[in-house]
Amino acid sequence: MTRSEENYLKTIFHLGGGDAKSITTNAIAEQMETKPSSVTDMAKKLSEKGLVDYVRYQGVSLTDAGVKTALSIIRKHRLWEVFLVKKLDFTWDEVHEVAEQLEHIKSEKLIDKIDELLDFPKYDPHGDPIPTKDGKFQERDEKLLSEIPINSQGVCVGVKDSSVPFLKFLDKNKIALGNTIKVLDKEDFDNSLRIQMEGKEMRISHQIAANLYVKKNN
Amino acid sequence: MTRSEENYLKTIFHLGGGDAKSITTNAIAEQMETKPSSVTDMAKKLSEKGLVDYVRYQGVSLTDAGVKTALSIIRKHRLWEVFLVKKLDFTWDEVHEVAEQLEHIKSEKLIDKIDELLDFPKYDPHGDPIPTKDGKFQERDEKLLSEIPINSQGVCVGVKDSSVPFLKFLDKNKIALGNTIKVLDKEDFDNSLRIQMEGKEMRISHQIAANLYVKKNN
DNA sequence: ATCTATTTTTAGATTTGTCTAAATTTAATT
DNA sequence: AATTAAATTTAGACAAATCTAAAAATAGAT
Repeated sequence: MTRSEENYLKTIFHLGGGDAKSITTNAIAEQMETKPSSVTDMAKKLSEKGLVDYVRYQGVSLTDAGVKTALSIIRKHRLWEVFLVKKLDFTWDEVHEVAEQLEHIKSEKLIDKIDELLDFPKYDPHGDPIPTKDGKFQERDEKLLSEIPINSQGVCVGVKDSSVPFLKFLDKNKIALGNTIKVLDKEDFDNSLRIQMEGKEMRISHQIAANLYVKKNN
Repeated sequence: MTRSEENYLKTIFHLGGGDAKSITTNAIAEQMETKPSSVTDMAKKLSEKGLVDYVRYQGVSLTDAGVKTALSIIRKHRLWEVFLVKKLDFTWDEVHEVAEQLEHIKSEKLIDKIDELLDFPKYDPHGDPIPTKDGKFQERDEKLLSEIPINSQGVCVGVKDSSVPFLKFLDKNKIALGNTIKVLDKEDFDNSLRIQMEGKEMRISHQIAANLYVKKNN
């Protein structure tokens, strides 16, 4: 399994190709910042290997073997992210790039030991669930902050957008996983929210609220 | 800097090419289990980049820039080895293969944090010195166990041969770094040694003694 | 149902790192 | 100094992963 093959499988999974849904070569190319023709080539190769189902002009979806491989890479990625944050004091906007490299290290023992060192975490620093060794995947049932009603509150458990600018914004505004956030008011005009977090009141835009997952507790 | 380029620089360094000594393409090919013609190709490429001096039919040696790069890779390799042993309970015969992969991870912050996490170790699990961040390299001044006189003793600080079979042998016979070993007697016939280690007496072959470094303390 | 715009694939080229086989250079021997 | 053996390089090929440009298929609109 080459690094490139692994990256394709991971991307297809993230685009939803694990649920037998067909993902277009264009969508994959865009996500990976490559050309559709390159995706076609790789689709054939992965199909040969039994990791994807590929029908010309229709797109690709992951086979069971493909899902399994994708999950093992995602598992490694997310465990390394936890390691970087918890053991090496990386901030959550710094971890992705390094984890993209570490996820390709081939050693089952290594990742199992990292898992153990971290005490078998269930979520990565962005709140995304970490698949288990046997590929079980705990889906997130949380809601976006923008979707919970006024006067309800929840604990911040993850982000939808994990781009560096967004994470830096959260850092700067002291919005962190684990914080309790209460929605005080919504502004009809621009859908911005007035919230209370850790005792302080603040106003955040709809764009922010639509990218923050919370677990409701009232 | 590609992974392959890094591996060549590392190999050339280990073969002595850091001391302006010319290393033959054959020697490099043998060490890397590749063909001399492949080495020639890479020699040209690294020469273009100013990392080696290459004279046709004469061999290659590292430039200052080449030494610097080689040392940074060796530094990463050895720090990861320490990490695997100290933090993840790998045995010293298991670490090499994984460290060969980890040494190519590109993140200065990552390796500096690993260094810090390990409290800035000076030696790796085989007793090899770890270059500092600025490329300073503490040469080992220890002697081989086979070369110290009868009735002198020393602390085991490293191995010359770090192959898996040898390391497994040491593990099995409870010969570990830090043990104090005293040479009681030498057998003229086969150069085998009678030694005392951690209270117990045992006999070891010349081949073993010639691959164990000790720091004399009398 | 046909036409057109978009998507997707094919064909051929490129880069990196490798190989084999042939040619060349060096070194060793007489 | 000539010859031979060994080491080294060159030339040409190949596989992986990518690209561009042209061809083919699909989907949407009338």
